[in-house]
Amino acid sequence: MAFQRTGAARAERPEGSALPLDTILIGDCVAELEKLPAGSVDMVFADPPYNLQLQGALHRPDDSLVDAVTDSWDRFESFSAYDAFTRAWLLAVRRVLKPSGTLWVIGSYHNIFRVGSALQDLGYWILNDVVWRKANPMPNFRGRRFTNAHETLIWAARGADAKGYTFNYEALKAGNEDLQPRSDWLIPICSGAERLKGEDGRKVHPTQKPEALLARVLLSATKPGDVVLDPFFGSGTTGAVARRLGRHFIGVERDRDYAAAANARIAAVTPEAEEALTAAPAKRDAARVAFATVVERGLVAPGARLVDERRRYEAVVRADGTIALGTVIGSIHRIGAVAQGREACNGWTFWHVAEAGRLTPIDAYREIIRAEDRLAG
Amino acid sequence: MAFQRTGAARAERPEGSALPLDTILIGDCVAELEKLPAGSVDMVFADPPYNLQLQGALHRPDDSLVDAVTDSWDRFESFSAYDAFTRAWLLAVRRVLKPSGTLWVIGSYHNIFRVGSALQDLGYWILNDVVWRKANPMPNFRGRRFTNAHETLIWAARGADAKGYTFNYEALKAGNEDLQPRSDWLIPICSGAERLKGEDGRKVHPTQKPEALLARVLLSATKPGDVVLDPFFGSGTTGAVARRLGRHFIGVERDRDYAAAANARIAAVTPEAEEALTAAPAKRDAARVAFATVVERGLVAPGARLVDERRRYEAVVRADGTIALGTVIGSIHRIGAVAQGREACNGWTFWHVAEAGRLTPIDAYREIIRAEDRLAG
DNA sequence: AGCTTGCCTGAATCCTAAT
DNA sequence: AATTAGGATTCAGGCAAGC
Repeated sequence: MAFQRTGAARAERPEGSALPLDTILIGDCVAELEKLPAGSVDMVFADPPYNLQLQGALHRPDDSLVDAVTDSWDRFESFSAYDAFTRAWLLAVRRVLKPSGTLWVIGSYHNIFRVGSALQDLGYWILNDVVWRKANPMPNFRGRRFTNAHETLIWAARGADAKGYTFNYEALKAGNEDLQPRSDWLIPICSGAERLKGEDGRKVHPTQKPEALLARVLLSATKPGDVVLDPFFGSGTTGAVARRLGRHFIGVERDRDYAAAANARIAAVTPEAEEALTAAPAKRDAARVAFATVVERGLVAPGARLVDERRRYEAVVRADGTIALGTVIGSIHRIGAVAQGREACNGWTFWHVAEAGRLTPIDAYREIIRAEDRLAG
Repeated sequence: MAFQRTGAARAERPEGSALPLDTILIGDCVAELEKLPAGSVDMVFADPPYNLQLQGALHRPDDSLVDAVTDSWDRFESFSAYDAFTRAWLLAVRRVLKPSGTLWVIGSYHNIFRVGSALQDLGYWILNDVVWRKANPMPNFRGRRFTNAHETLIWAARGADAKGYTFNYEALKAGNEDLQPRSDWLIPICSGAERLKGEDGRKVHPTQKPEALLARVLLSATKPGDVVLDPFFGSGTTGAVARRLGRHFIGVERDRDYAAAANARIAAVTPEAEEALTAAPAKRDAARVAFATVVERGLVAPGARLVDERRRYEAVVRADGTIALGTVIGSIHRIGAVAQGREACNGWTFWHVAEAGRLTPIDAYREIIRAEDRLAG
């Protein structure tokens, strides 16, 4: 068994275990997993290829080229080839999981429906799907779709009858301002100093995941000393976070360059002090409210008249949250600017609803929306 | 064809159409859809049922370690029935969709992975998956999982080569603080006065969707007067919102009680005023203007000098509407690209006329031509 | 030092009418 | 049907350079 070993994590190695703890196994994940003992792993985190099926090149509006994921490991002949690949690794993972073990998989709409169906077919029991909302996603440059601002994780037990899986509910709740942890997580993408760069200054791996995401997963569904297996180890985020949080890891990676980078990265990690291993508080939402939401929720009706404080200008509210000044249509800010012949305008304070002889700034309705949404932050 | 008709929506019924507009068809959706003409519907919104057999499996006493093969085979049978049902309605829907039509489906982790896989298998092309984040979800009482705080929608075109689908990008952006719309939507669940109650005070339908959700869908992906089909009409949220927003609906529902409640609900809806609904003009829909026309009509004279904003490049206007950069001759776009060494360039915004010390983008002259042509009808 | 400005980049299934 | 060419299109954040 070819492997590279990283410095041992702090927690004790289980007595008599045949597991190659805190090690990256070089090779195909199905073949490597078959060498491991059955029922030996507490949790699996898997970030499989997404099968993006990209066609041509994509340019930003400034004509720069988007550095897309075109690596050979992400190319599959067909959906059925991808499905066969998926079933194979899901089966291998299910064998090495303890009866109480759980699986986490991450994916996008390109592959996650295939993965979810396959794991249901194989007898896994879904506990949750979790949405990773990206605070700073790549925009949609052509304006032809919604900005793809999230990825999906599936959390599943080995079977419908699985009992005793780990879920650190109390710690998560305490770390979330005493609110129950929700299935939607707001976390920034991996960038800046956290992003591994080669000597040439280019990213080591095209799809490195943020450590905050793995930390949330491990703190939610494992205990200190648990063994976490990652069959698509890549740049080793799972290993780095596991070591930091006092969990053991086992990685499997086909690419020796990725594995080498991951080993160096993990060796540089300083494990947290024992008492610090509690759930990190959830990041709060920026309380940005769109005027379309105010209309959508019925606080201001389509067709309503908006006026400025001195009633010099009048605009009509439209169903989609734009407003019209004569024939000119745009956002509350843009139309406020147009009305005054200015470059910019804060539409929230400029526009008012006139009712019962009183002017109500639309900003008041924004506050109501914020109150409604506060719990969801 | 058995149906119940609601008061006609405001928009005109297309001439010679065989479609039962603004009507609820009573019956099985596959059978009813097969009676409709192919390629006739602009959008489909589907809220299919979950697999109840699955939930039966959940409650089955199953404490002992069951033979894994038998267990998964049994589960496969129930998934298989759900998959067959899903393929049937997805196929029927695909037939009635226009080539440029799109499908929206909503579901939770119980069924959405099956639906997503099936629609990919049938040739649909996913445009986005969208997360409906619930501002006020049902709490998780036992504290054994994350609070299930979202549902997933899939937005798909009829095929990978489908063109011309409706996406009201400019309006959505203007209604969203001038930021492009994202794939995660925060909307409260349906409750309070909006929730339909029977005479006994109990809710009419167990999974009534909020009107705000449907409004977001219809405003994103349809135009006024479009035909929206809902094969699982239920309490009729799709119809109520379609009527309010000046879209036509066709509903299919097996349960006569649901259909009756939906009809009453829709009849009580007041359509929005026309002016609040008209499609906001998008730049990409504006009439094309040739630069030759600008020269022809004397707005820019042959021989005039064009420069970029920073006056790094200078080109000469020719009588035929081409421009010359040194010895290179071509369109305003081609020459703008050549000047910067880029693949592409929008010549309308890149090139300017310098006069009286001020730079005027030639786009301004295009606007004048458009205004002239509008007056001429 | 501290602030402003500009540049770069991120799992992307990202155009369409006219010829 | 396939090709050509017009011309429309981006947000947050990290970091370096400039002032």
